[in-house]
Amino acid sequence: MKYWLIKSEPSTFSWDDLKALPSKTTNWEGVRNYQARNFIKEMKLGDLAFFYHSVKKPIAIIGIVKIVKEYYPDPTQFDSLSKYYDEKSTQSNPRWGMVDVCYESEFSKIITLDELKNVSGLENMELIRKGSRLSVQVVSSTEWNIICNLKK
DNA sequence: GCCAACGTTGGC
DNA sequence: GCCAACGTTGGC
Repeated sequence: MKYWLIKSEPSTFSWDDLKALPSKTTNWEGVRNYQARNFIKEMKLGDLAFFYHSVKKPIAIIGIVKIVKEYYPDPTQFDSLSKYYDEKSTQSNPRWGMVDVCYESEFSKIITLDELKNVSGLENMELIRKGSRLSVQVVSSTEWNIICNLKK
């Protein structure tokens, strides 16, 4: 089992948006970066991911989601009206895919990026790295445990 | 709003 | 295959 971190701009899709869904489950559409796509391809049922709010303050990890459906084609790539449309993608050979994620738990207090930068043991975390932009990242089990133990 | 740090595109 | 120009991400 692996651990991940997935970013979302709250203006696009927020933690509250997820919790407001009856199923508390959403498909993680719109990934259009090959490295990020390759990571979601690797995600397995039951894997856990930190849900991270980017851009809008407070920039922070909010909670945890679980992968409840593995990689399958993202229909928005075929929708010419979608901002995620990719004219070079074909039904027989789709470029982009997504997974479904479900609300798992929420931290009693959010964990801000500023805070994470000061935690020993997280110095090499991808999220902390200068210039890091990947919207889907791998989190080591060590990093995962450190972060989960911050707020208890 | 700025800009560093990418990723992508397209001419050659 | 190189790389300049351009576009995007996302923290500050």
